[in-house]
Amino acid sequence: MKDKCFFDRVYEVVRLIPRGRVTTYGAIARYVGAPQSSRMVGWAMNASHSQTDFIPAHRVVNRIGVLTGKNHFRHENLMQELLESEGIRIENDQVQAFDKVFWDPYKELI
DNA sequence: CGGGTGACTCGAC
DNA sequence: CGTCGAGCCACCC
Repeated sequence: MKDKCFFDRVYEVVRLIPRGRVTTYGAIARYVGAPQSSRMVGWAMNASHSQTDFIPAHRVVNRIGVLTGKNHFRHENLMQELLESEGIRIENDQVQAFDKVFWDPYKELI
């Protein structure tokens, strides 16, 4: 939908992330057609709390699997707790077995 | 209304 | 190896 800005598409993709999986800002940015705009994905997450729909922003990490955005949650540990409650192991803000839980929109969505 | 900024990423040096 | 800079676009002041 060209009416929708890149911003709105980010939300759509993030909502599609399956439980127990994570993806990266860059992967989302590339999928919505703005490979250099990974920053905007993070910005979208920052604004996600103002969206009526629930956005699983905790399932979005940076490209190496670090919870860079955890400081933006209401509680610092909330992001980690949510991920762990979905079966993802976190150690020192680093997602363990990141390549196994990584969810690539290009491969999972056709 | 113009400029600064950000939950990132990649390539140079 | 590590550090630095540029690019991207929506939002806030």
